[in-house]
Amino acid sequence: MTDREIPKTFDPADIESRWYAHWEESGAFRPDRPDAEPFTIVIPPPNVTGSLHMGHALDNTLQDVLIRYQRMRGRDALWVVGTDHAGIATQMVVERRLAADGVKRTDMMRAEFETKVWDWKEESGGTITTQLRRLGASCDWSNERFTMDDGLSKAVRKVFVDLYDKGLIYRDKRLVNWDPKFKTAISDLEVETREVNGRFWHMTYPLADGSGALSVATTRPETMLADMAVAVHPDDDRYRAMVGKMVKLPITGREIPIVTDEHADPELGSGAVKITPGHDFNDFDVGKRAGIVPADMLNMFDDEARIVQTSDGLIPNAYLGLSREDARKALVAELEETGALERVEDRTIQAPYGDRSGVVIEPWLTDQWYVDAETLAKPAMAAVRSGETKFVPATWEKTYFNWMENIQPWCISRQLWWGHQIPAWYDADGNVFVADDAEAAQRKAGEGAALTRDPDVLDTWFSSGLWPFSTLGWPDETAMLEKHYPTDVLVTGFDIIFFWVARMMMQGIEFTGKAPFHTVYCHGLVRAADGQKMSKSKGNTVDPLGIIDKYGADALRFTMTAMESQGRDIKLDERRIEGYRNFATKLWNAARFAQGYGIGASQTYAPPSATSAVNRWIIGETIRTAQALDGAIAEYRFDSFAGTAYHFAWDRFCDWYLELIKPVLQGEDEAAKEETKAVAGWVLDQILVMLHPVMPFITEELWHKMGPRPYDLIHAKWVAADAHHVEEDAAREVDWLIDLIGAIRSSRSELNVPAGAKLPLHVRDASAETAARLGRNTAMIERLARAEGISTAAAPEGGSAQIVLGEATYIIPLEGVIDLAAERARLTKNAEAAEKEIKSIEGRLGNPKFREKAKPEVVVETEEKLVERKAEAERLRAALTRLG
RNA sequence: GGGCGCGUAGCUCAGCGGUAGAGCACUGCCUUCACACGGCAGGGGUCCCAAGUUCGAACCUUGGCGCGCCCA
Repeated sequence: MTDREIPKTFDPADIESRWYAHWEESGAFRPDRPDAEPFTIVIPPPNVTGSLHMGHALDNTLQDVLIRYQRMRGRDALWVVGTDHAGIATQMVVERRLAADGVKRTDMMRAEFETKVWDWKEESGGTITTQLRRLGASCDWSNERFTMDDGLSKAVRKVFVDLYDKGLIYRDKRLVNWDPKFKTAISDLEVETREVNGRFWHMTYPLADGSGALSVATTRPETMLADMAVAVHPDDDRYRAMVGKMVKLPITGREIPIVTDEHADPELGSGAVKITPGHDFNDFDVGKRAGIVPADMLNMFDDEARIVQTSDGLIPNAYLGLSREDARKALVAELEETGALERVEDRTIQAPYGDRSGVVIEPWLTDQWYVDAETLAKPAMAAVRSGETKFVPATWEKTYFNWMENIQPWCISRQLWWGHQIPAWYDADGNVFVADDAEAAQRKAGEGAALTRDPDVLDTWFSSGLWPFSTLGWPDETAMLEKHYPTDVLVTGFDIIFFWVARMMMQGIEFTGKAPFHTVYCHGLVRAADGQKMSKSKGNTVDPLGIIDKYGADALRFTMTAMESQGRDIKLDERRIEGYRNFATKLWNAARFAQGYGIGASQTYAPPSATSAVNRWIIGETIRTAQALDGAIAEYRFDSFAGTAYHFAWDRFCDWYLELIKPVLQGEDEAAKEETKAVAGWVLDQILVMLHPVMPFITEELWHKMGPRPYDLIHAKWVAADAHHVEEDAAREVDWLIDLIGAIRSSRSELNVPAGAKLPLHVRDASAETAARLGRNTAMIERLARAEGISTAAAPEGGSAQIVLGEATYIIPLEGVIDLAAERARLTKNAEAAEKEIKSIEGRLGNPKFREKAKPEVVVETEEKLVERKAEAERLRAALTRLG
């Protein structure tokens, strides 16, 4: 076997590894095109701890389709790639590894721990980037970035310092979402609210002056240890006399005021509500309205949510050190004993959980760094309103606006060791100096001031929000930045519009003056075949690498592309992947067939000249297909892109064109043969080009198998969609040919004519044009319709199958073989179908309002259709009469 | 409670004003010289329900019913 001969079986694994290595080594992903128009995508950076899952497979396939398409169209296509340092996730992974050796993070110095993380990153941080290569992603690996590398860290420091100087970053004492497992603050977005079965405890709070008592209810009784007030609604008459009096809390004996506040819901419980400003977001606001400043708010938890003494020292020692759960038990028991517990009811409650830790989040009063998101959100919203950035599908704009309009200050400090340490230093008096580095901070603080750096790090999303420009070199004014920013499209899941897209918009506009991309394409989630969300805990995840091993990366990519219909979730059924693997095999075999007849690499970019209808038709179909593909990409209709290419390659090219040219290839007419081989070679090349963005491996392999090439397919020119080559007369002739063959095949099949039987074909009432067409296409009709001789002479007497098509009737004598009843039934069925339609069309045309108001061309079309259908019905009835 | 979205063939989904399509599954025939991971032919749908707009509605409007997601 020569090295160009296509093997009988298609083995994706061999091809994939070979071509990916070749592309990467030859720099094919980033050809030097200094003068070309840029096309730029930044990858949503996967977590450095991660491994490839189906969501990545979808997201990156779509990006690669766009990048490869634009690269073939001659653009200077750049796909910026890299990973995200994933603060909490990475710290967890490394801590777990250390724990296996019996070492705790807190046993070592911070710098030492950071070294361990970097070591881990060197060792296993590349997992996902290796896996992206297996998918075929044509990223620019030569410029691979990491959110913690020097350049990106520099960008982070600059952004922090600048925002601080502009007053858009500030330090504040307020309640945060505290994760007691990881012992860090987290942002609102990292909290998920879950419905859980809880309880509602009703307790009696006596008045301090002994004049009575009131009842309060709570889902978290243990927080009464830090209660600072009881609130009632200002309009609630029941409590009017009590407002301003003091309550003496059970257990602590703390005396707290009864205040009025709109927050108290008269309908809920007794209408009186306990206020714990240090441990509840609503109560924090009520407390502030009641005049309690945050610094005075009582705190009863340590960083692990264990009970600590409040500043007034009133919590009994027995409670100190207890967990939230144990404290609740002990407290409820004590209340019950003293008779202060009235009743307990079951209730579904909404409880906050950390999305990574899975533990209940504690609202906790701490000093943290905040971004003034409200200010940054304004231009970010304006950019979408003005159309500078548009969402596809557009419906996500509503989600974006909805969130942006109600945006809260963004807590960006995290009590972790892994991440960008906040560039802020404090002097002995607690004054803060924000600067790019220690020296600059010292200059600000003045000589001699003893400075300590803030130990906290920044939220990972703070640095990934800079990704579209920090990866291109910002804050330096690099050529890359100049040419490739703003980027073109961001392709991502709708689930991180808030986390990431919104933040890139805010930071991008603030620091570059321009929105980071003109289009945000949001896709859905990849779900299991039954529609369930894939999750490790359910055990229903599908590993993309396993799929690639089994069916090939091209099949997986094709599936992802074909199923992506603008944001709808994808229910992934493995049979679908199998189907597209079959498509790859089909393409492989079509190329083998072509090669077997001496069809090879096309010599021209433009379509070869052609005289036969079939050749001119397939050229036109190719152009039409390319136009449809261009349209699909322009509208981000990935499903339509894949479907169009699939149907062209399989239905048009394999099932019709290759079958129609077999008689020519096997025939004697050398000129016709040469023309056909040239056209077939050209069309096959265009198919490889058109499929390359979706199926890069098999197409590149076949591209080279078909003959010597001046360049790899990855750099081939996209099909020139020049409408000049679409020839209507050839299209009409071949459409007629296909209809005729189809009609003959149908009747043969319905009449149970043995598949192999070759039967003569008689034609009556043929027009001159039909006769000419029959003459030109005899060999094809004979082969594909299993005919033997086509004659305009009258058919012999006796039973026959009759096919009505256009003005002519085609007769296949089946004397002695035909089942007359079956043929009568067939013709009757067809006649009735036509008559039913005639009736419906006549109904419409008979309505004067239709003629009056419908578009004229619709009326004309309808009239033409009526004429056709009537003629068809007449001929079918005539055929029935002849049958007797 | 606020917002978004979805109900079309057995399954998964396109279509979103001119009278219903695809893939898979299903049925029959074919070991036809590229391919059985194939070829040919075929069956299958009150387009969730109701009312309205329109010459005409799966498509637009309103209201139901069912399901999902996001934010409180």
